[in-house]
Amino acid sequence: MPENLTPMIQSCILHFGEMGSRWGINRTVGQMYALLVLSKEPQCADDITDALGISRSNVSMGLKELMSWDLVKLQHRPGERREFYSAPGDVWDIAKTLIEQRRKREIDPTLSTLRNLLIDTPANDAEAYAQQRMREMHELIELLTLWTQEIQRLDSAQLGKLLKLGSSIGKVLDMKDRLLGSNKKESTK
Amino acid sequence: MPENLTPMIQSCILHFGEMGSRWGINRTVGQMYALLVLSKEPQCADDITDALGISRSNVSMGLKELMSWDLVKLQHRPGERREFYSAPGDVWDIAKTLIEQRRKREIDPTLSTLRNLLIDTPANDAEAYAQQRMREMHELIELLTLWTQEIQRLDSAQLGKLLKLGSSIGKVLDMKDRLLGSNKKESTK
DNA sequence: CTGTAATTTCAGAAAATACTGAAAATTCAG
DNA sequence: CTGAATTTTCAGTATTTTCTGAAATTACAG
Repeated sequence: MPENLTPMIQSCILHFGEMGSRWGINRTVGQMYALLVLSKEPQCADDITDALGISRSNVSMGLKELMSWDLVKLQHRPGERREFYSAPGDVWDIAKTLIEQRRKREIDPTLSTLRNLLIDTPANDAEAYAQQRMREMHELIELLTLWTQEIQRLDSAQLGKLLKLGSSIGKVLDMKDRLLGSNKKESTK
Repeated sequence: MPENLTPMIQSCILHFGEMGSRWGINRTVGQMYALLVLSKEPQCADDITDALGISRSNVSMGLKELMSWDLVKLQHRPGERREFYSAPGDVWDIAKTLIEQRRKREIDPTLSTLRNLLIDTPANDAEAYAQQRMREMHELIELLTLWTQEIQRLDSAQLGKLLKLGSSIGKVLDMKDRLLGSNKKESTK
């Protein structure tokens, strides 16, 4: 990356490139996205090429990937041939998209695979045990997914307030404890 | 995988191998762990070698990796040279470990990188903007981390009850809404 | 101790992934 | 339409990651 970026911005981009590569997103795509997030102005493909010092075609493929994740917005400028790309202005929107996409691509297929494997009657002890574990996994993944879906409903304003509440996050979960304590009321509904 | 496993168990192992590779865990390590999770009896290295049809040395490295993630328990049998490996019996324990380790390895370093980059005063407009985004990222990641830490406090029994509550998960978050609506009470505490 | 059963290490091979440049395709101002 | 500006595609190359077999190390039953 032999380029025009300030060291501060460069460090951040490098870090997220690294992180991306640990999460199944390739390094360069991670860097590209970090660049877009940190840039006020929408960037065109050549801007990215210059900033990161990678080939034009690589940028093209990376943008395609980011589009497929629905992580970038595309802007036409009147009387301009080029397209400009930008990331959502709100980091929570970005996170929600990431969670959502990740769910579609990994969680849903996993749940469906597990369900399919749970249909058959076990042929022996080993299978019976394995199925039990699969059932537990399915249950757990479904539960965690439900939770994150609830949280995803929040808009960033609500999330902001929640943040201000600080440690009273614990309070919210205390409520839950109360629910857990006497959950009889639920069944009468 | 030309081996002794039943098709059902094999499918599950293959699926989690695939998933692992999308999450920065290599395919074989993912398969190895799936095998351990699905097996009632602890397995020795050669069992794994046979079941997955990979080299003994690969198994050794994979187990080392799984140990470093603290995902496997090791058992000595009296009068036996070999070691036997197993996964925790409770899937929620497994998930908690995964979350925990992931946090240590990726989230914490990211937060610390961001904090470091936020110390310096911005040299120009671009940096000022970038820092603002970094601040938002830091805030969001910290918030989400706090939440997951709260959830991690639950033991599997509590989680089980929570699951039984089904859709009333939404209720818990309604509580939160009430908090958000009038959070004046908080400040008087 | 000793010998053997087991594990770990590691250099190099194999496989998978990422990247590039050149060529093809697309888009739109004129 | 035309053609210049821009983007996309893709075959080949480079890089990274994973896997293996052989050798070195370790652990312990006897």
